Amino acid sequence: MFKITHKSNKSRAGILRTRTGEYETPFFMPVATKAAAKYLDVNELGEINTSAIISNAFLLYLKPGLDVIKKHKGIHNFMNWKKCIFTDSGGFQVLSLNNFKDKFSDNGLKFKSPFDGSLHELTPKKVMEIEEAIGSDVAMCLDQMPLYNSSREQVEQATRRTHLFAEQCVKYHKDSKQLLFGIAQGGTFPDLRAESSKFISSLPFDGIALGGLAVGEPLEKMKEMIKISIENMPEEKPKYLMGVGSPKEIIEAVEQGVDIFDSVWPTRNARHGSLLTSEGELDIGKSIHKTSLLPVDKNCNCKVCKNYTRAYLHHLHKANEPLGNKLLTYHNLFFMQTLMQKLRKAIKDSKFEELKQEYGGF
RNA sequence: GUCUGGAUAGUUCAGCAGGUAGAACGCACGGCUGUUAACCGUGAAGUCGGAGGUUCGAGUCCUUCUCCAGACG
Repeated sequence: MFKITHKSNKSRAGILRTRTGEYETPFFMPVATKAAAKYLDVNELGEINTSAIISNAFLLYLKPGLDVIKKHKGIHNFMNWKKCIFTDSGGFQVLSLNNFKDKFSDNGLKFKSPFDGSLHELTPKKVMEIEEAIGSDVAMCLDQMPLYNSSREQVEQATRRTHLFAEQCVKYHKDSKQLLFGIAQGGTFPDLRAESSKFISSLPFDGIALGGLAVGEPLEKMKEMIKISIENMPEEKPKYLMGVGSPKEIIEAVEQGVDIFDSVWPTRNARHGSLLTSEGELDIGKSIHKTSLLPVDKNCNCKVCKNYTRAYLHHLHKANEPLGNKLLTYHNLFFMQTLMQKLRKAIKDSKFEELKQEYGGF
C-alpha cells in the first residue's frame, strides 16, 4: 500500500495506494472537517492538484449522521470527491474545544453534543465503526493529544491512553479496504516521543502519524521531535505529520522523511488575509495594497494571480465579501499544492537544497 | 431675518446629578497549524467648533460668535 520510489538523503517520494487510487507523496491535505473545504468545491480542489483531503469522522457522525452518509454509500459519493479521503477521529475536537465538555478515560471519552445536547461516548471500537461507515480511504485512530506545556505526568497519561486506544483500534478495525493509521504522541519529551513512536510502530498499522505537534512549541523543538519520531519508526511505512503546516515547516519535515501533511493553516490564514507568495507572506488587508495593480504573486500561475489585482482582493477582504475568502483560499492552497509538487520533483531530481533556497522567504 | 437641532478620535456617533472622555469602523503591529471561527489580541490617535463667564472643578450650565441641517418668513 506504500511504496518508496525515490530517496534523497532522508526525504523520500513515494506512492500511497488506497481504495480509490494511487497518490504520490509527499502530499498535503486541505482540511474539509465537515466534508467541505471552506469556500472551495471539489472541482476547484481538483483544479489545483489536490489528491487527498481530510475530514472529521466525529463531526460527520453528529451531523449529518451516519445514516445520511451510508445512504450515499460513503463519503466519496456524499461530497462528490472521488480521490483520497482521510478521516480524523475527533479526539482533537473534544480535547481542544472546551464547550464539548470532554471526559477522557481509559475507555474512551464521553461528551455532550454541542448541537442537541445528546450524550455520546467515543470508544476506539465506536470510532472504528464510524470511520468504516463513512468509508474513508484512511482511518485515523482515536488518540489523546496532550496540550503544549502539559506536565510530564499529563503527557505520560495521554500517551499511555493513546497506546491503549491504538491497540483496540487495531482489534476493532474490520474493513480491509480501508487503511488504518496509528498516532504517536509523547509531547515534547524526547524519551516519551521515542517510546511512543516505537510502540505505535510495533502495531500492524498501514501508516504512522506524528501527533501532538505544531501546538505552540518552537520550530526547533518540533524539528527535534520529528527527528526522534522518524528514527524510531520503520522506514517503509508512510509518515503523517498531523496539523502541519506552513511552507517552512513542511519543507523541514519532508527533509526529515515525512510523507503526508494536513493543516488548516493555509486556509485559515487566507481567510484572515495572510497570503503565501514566492517572497514570503503578504497581508492583503494592509492599506498599501489599496490601490495596487500588482497580482498577489507575480510568480504564481493560479487563476487569482492571473486575473485579479491586489487592490481588488484588498477591497473584497475589507468589504467582507465571501468571494474574497474564496479567492484567497484558492490562492493559498494552489501555493501549497505547487510546493508539494516541487518537493516531489526535487526529491526525484535530488535537488532538495535548491528548492529549500527557493523558499527561503519563509 | 426668526426659530429649532447639531458641532466630541481619520470617519459615524455615544457620553451629560458638572469631577479633565468612550464605542464602532478605519489605521498600525502581532497571532492563527489533526477548523463547530469570514477570527483573536495589542497599540496610536481628541487642546470635546472659537471666545468669554459661573464654579474648587465645564464636553456637560450661561452669554456671544462661526459653521452645518431643517422649519418658518
